[in-house]
Amino acid sequence: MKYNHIEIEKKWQRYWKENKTFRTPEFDELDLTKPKYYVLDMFPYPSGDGLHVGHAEGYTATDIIARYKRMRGFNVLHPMGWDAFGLPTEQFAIKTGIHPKIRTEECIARFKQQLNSIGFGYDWEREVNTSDKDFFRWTQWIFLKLFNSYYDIEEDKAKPIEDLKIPDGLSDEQIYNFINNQRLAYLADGPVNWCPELGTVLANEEVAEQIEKGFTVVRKNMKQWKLRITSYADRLLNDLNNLDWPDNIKEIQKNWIGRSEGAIIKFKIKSEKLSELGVIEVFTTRPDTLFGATFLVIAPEHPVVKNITSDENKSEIEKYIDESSKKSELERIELNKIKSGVFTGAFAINPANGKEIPIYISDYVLMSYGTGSIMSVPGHDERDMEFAKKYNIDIEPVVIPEDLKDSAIRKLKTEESGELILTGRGLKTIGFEDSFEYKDYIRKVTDGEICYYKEGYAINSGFLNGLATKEAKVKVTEWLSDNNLGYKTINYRLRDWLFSRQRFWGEPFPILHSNDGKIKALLYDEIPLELPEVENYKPSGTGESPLANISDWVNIESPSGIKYKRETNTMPQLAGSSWYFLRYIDPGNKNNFCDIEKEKYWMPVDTYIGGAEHSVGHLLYARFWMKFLFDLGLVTHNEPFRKLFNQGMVLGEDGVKMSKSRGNVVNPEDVIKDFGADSLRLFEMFMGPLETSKPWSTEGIAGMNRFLNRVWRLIIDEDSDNINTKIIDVDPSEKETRILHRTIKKITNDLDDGDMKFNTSIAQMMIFINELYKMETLSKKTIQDFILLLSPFAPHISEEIWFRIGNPAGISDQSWPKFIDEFTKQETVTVAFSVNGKVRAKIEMDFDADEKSLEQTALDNESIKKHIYGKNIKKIITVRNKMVNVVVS
RNA sequence: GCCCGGGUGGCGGAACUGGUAGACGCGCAGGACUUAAAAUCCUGUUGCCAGUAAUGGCAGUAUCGGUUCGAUUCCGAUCCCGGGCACCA
Repeated sequence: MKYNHIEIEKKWQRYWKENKTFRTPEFDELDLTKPKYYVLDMFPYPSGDGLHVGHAEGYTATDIIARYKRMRGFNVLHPMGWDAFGLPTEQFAIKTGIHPKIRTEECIARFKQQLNSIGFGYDWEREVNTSDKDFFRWTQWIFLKLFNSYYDIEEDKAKPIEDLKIPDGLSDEQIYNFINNQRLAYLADGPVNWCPELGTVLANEEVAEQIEKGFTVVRKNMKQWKLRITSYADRLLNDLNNLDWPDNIKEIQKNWIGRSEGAIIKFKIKSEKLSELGVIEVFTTRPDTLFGATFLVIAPEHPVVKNITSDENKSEIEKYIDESSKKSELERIELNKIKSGVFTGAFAINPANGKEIPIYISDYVLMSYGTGSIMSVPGHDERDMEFAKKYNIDIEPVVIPEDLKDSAIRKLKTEESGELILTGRGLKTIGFEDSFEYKDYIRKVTDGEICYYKEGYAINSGFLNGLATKEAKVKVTEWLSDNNLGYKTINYRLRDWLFSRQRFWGEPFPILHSNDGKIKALLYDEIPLELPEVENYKPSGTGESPLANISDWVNIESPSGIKYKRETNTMPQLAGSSWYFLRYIDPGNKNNFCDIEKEKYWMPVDTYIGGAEHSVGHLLYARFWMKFLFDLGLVTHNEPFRKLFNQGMVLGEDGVKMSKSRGNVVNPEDVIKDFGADSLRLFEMFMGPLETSKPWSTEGIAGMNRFLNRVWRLIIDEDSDNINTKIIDVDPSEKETRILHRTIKKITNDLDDGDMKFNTSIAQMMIFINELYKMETLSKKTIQDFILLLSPFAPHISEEIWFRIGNPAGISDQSWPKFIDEFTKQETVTVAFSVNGKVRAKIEMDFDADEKSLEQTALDNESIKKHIYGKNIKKIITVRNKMVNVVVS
C-alpha cells in the first residue's frame, strides 16, 4: 500500500482520543519526582474564519516541544482553550441576531475539529473558555480582589483594602472617597478613546488596530473603570531583566512603560485674578535647562487655567479650550506639526533667575502626562522652539554641545574651590570674541535657527555653568529640594488600564450603584454574575452598553430594601486572557481560581508561543495580574512566562500578508486533504526559523510530502505491505551508527536550545534518509530510533510505522533516543589547504590527525607547491579537522 | 525624528566560539524507466573566463573602508528593507 495520509491520520487521531494519550494526570496522581514542563500557545479567538496556517505554525512548534518533553520524561502540561469574549462575535450577532454564545460554540467546534485534524496532542479535559460562567466567575473574582486592594508604596506591593490606614478626622464621606481613590480598580472621569461605530471606548493599545480597520476614534470625557497598572510600572520594567524573552519584545514593553527620570519644579504664578502668588508644578526631564525656561505651557484641561486667566484673555482661552476638546485623536495627530496656543495673561516666576515669564495654554501639552504643565526651554526643545518662534518668545541658550566646550570655556580656577567655571554670552571680559563657532552657535540658537536638544555643558546658568548635563541635573535638583522649589521624580508613559467597554459580549462587572452615587461591590459568593438575555445586541450609542436597556437585570433591590442599579459596562477581551494560563492548571476547581500548591508546581509557563502583536496588550496585562495575585499571596510566582517566543507570520505565496481581499489565503483543511497533517506540520517547521515571516509555498509542501513518501517506501514494501526486506534484525553497521548518532545529536540539540530552528532538524532527517537509501541492508534498530526522532514532528506516520515494524501502539510513551558523542564523530574529515587564505586543495584526512601530519600533507600537495613555488614561507597556521593556511610573502 | 531587528544563488534558507560560503528543500536543465504521461530514480545547478573534458583561474554574503594569516561572522561609515514609538516635556 502506498503512503495513505488520510487513513493513517484518521486512525491515529482516533487512537489518541480514545486512549486519552495526552491527558495530563490530576495533581494527586502525578509523579512529582519528575520534572515538569508547561508549554503553552496563546489561545485563539474562535473566529468564523476558522484556523489559519499561521495558527498552525506556532501550535506545531509547541506540540513538537510537548511531545519531545514527554519522551524525555517530563510531566507535560500542554492545554488549549478559547479567548471567547470579543467584538467580532458580537458584531455578527448584531448583523444576524444569532446569540454570541451560540455563534461562539459553533466556531469553537470548528476550531477544535481543525486542531485535532493536525494531530495536536492537547489535553482537552483542561479546555478553558473565557465566556463560560465557571471561568468568568474567577475573572470577576480577580476584579473584586483588585477593587478590594490598594497599593502600599512603602512595601511596594498590593494589600487588602482593610489594611489601608485612614487618616484621622475624616467624615464618612471623606473616608469613602479616600478609600475609593486607593483601589486598584476604580472609576475615573476623564478623556477616553471613544469609537462611535463600535459604540465603545478602547484602551490605548487597541486604538491603532481599530483605526486600521477603518473605524474612527475620538476623545470624549466619560466615567470609566480603570485598573491601576501604573503602580506596577517599575516592577514591570525591572523584572523584564529576568525573563528569557526576545529582546525586541522587552524593548517594546520598555518603551510602552516609558520610564523617565526628571524633576517637579514649582513656579510661582502672578495673575490679576489671584490676590496672592499661586503655585504651578511642572515636570521636566531637563531640570538643568531651568535658566533657559522663558515661558510655561499648560494643558487646556488643566484645572488651574480658569483661576489664572485674565479677563482680557478669557474669551480667547475659552474658545481654544472648546476647540481642542472637540479635536479627535486623529486630528491631533494630523495637526501635530502646527502648534497653537493662547496666552493666559498670567505670568510665572522662574525660580532660578527670578524672571517673569508668560503662561500659555496649548494642546501639545497633555493633561494625562506628568503634571499637565511644562516649563518651555525653546533653545533646547524642538516643540518649545517652534512655539516660541510662533509667539515671539525669547530664546535663551543654556546648553552647548561638547565640541564647542573647548572654544567656549575659559578655565578659571577660583582660588578657593578650584571649580571649573564656564562663561557664556555677555562675559566678554574674558575674551570670547575669538571663538567664532561659539558666537555663531549662540546667535543661531537665539534666532531660532538651530535647536540643540542633546546633552552638553551648561552656560548662562549661574551656579550650573560649566557642568555637564548629567552633573547639572543632579546639582539643580539638589538646589530645588534644598529651597523647597521642587524635587526629583519619575514619570511613566504607561497609563492606567481602561477596563470597561460599552458592549454586551464580555464579563459583567460585579458592581452596584446606589441612588446616592456610591459604589458597592458584590460579595465573593454573589458571583458569577451572568449576562442577561437581550433581544438587541446593538450598543445604545449614547455611551451605554446594551445591558442598560434590560431593566429587570439592571434594577435590583437588596433584602433590606435598598435600590441599586447594576454596572452596565462589561470587561475588555483582554481580561480573561490575563489569567487563563492559571486556570489550565486547575480547571475544575469550584472553590478557587487555581489551587496554590498546583500553581507552585506548574508555573511558570516554560515556553509560551504566540504572535508579536500581543507584546504590549496581553503580555503586559498578564504580567500585571500575576504580580497582583502574587502580592496577595494567591500565587507563588510573580512572572507568568519564563520563556516567550514570537512566531513570524506565514505570508501568502506572493510574499505578502494573507488576506481574503487579496485572495491569497491558504486553508489548512485543503492542505491536509492534499498532503496530510504530517506534511503540513513538517513543512511549517521547514520553511525557516520560527520567528521570521516567510511565504507559503505549495510546491514546497509537495516536496515535504515527497520526503514522507521516501521515508515510507524505505521501510514499507508497497507491493507486499510488509516491512522492506532490506531491513533486518541485526546490529547496525558502523556507518549507520555514525549517521544515526549525528542525527540524534542534531535534533536533540535543536529541541533543547530553545531557538526553535526546527528547519535544520528536518534537514538532518532528510540527510539521514538520503544516506540510508544508499545502503544495501538496514538494521531495524536504526529505523526504530529514527522513527522516534521523527515522531514529535510527524506523529501520525511515525505511529503507523512504529506499529507496523512490530511495536505496540503508542510511540509517544517511548523514551527519546540517546546519542553517544564518540559515534557522532566522523572517521575522516575534509581539510582545506590554503595559501594566503585562498583554498587550493581539499583532502580527506583521518579525524584528529595531528598538526604535524597536516602540515606535511600541505607541503607535499602539488597544488599547494605550485602556489608557494619561489616564495618564502612566513608561517603555517594549522587548525585540527579544519584547515591549514600557508602564509607566503 | 527616535529606538530595535535584518540584507547570503532564480526562491525558502544553512554555516559551531573568526577557519572549506551556499547544507537541506523548492524551482530549473539533462538523463533513465514508460507506447506516452504521471510517479520514481540518477546527474548538474552562485556568476564570469579558459578548456572537447576531467579541471583550472578570478570575483562573490547590500556598499565602502578597517582589524586579522584568514571575516557572512568583529569594528567604523553609508544605502535599503521590516518592526515599534511618536507633541510623553
